Amino acid sequence: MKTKKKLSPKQERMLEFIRGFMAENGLPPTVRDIQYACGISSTSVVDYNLRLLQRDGFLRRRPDVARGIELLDKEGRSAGFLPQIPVMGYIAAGEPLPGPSNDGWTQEPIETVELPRHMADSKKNLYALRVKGTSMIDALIDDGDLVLVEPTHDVRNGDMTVAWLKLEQEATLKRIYREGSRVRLQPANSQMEPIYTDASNVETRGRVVAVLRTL
Amino acid sequence: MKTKKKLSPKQERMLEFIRGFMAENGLPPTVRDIQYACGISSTSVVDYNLRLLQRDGFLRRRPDVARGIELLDKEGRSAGFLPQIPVMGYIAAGEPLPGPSNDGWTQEPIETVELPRHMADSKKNLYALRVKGTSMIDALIDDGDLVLVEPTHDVRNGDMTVAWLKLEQEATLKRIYREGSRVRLQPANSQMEPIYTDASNVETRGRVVAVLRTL
DNA sequence: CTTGCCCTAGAACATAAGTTCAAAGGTGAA
DNA sequence: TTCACCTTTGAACTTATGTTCTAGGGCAAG
Repeated sequence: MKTKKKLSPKQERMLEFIRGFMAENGLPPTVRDIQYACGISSTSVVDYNLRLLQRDGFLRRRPDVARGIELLDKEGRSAGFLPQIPVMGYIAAGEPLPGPSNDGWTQEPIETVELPRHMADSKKNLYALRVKGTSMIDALIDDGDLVLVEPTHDVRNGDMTVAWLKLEQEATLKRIYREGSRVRLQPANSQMEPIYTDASNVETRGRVVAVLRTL
Repeated sequence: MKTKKKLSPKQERMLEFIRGFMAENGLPPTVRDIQYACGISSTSVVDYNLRLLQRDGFLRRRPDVARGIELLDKEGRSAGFLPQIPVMGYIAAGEPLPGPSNDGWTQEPIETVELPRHMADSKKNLYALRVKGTSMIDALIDDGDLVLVEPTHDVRNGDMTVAWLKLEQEATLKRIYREGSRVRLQPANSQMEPIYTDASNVETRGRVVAVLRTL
């Protein structure tokens, strides 16, 4: 997407500075920070141009709030801090691993990651699991990959799901297919056999919405 | 990693609030924001506990700066804003695509993404490309995935690289193998043939360091 | 009990930082 | 020129916000 509106050189410079300042300092600049950095003679000029930038949708200002500048991206969403996604543990993609408590991964996260905004969506309460094993290799998920999970019980046939086997007290990462009163948990690895079990024995803990891999 | 030091319930709550506030509002809270949110009776109590939290390495404070709180992660690094990584265009993982200018992807990014900090490393000047085609399918990279590229000429045999074919004026994503004066560009797809070309015709534009996929 | 230490109170203070105003300068259209 | 309209100035004003101070409460060790 191109620039949504032509800006004066001064406004370009201000935006550029604000972005840099936030990346460097972790908080928005003050009006006077902008003034000095951009060589502007008066705070009122900064205020004036901030007003214009706000009018044109590049940022939002909170009245009477120190450093109350919020940058907006092209879609008008806030470009501020990212949610920290907890990595709640390991998920067996090979043999099922004993899952922690009966209530999912309610304990301490083993680490946390920040996510690209287009993956995050703070409303969804995502969490992450690190994959052990290669049962999902044909779905392009490798051992060590991080899978992002949206906790929901509303999964459809074929969705990649975190499945909790009640009897076995184990969790596993598989594609799910409901077949009558039975459930088929299908690994994406041609060398592995699906797991069949009674529908009442399976609790879907979530659906995989993204994959991250560091080489 | 466990908690690096035991905190009072009040301090736990303060940290929790600060994190939430920053994620929600895009800037750090004021002392009084913390006071009201955590039901603390006096700003001086907040100040006192902030001092302790700083002493114990959970945050840093900038003196005399409004909202000058900076959260630190377990490694003591700033947990502030993330670098915006530009997505410079598409990379052919099937047939080579005509690459843009002769100087790599120097034009406008088609979009930008924010990255998990452990992937980012602001020093490395990373950029991203969106994958077209399925030539790297066996390397678990699918059509539509986002590959993170570290711009470097220092690539080793077998590295997944962004290769620029000078004669053809095309760029492609392949594993690279130098074989004498010749170079083999190997797709990770058993149904595709490698590309052989003279070493002088290949310029390595970078090395893939991470993969992101949204389902 | 007394002492020391950690924590809490409440207020006051100092200043960082957003906002406003009246006047003037620039510029292009009519 | 004259008239709009946008932009700049410099200063003053208001208040949001960090900081400091003094006093006191709670509690465990001695």
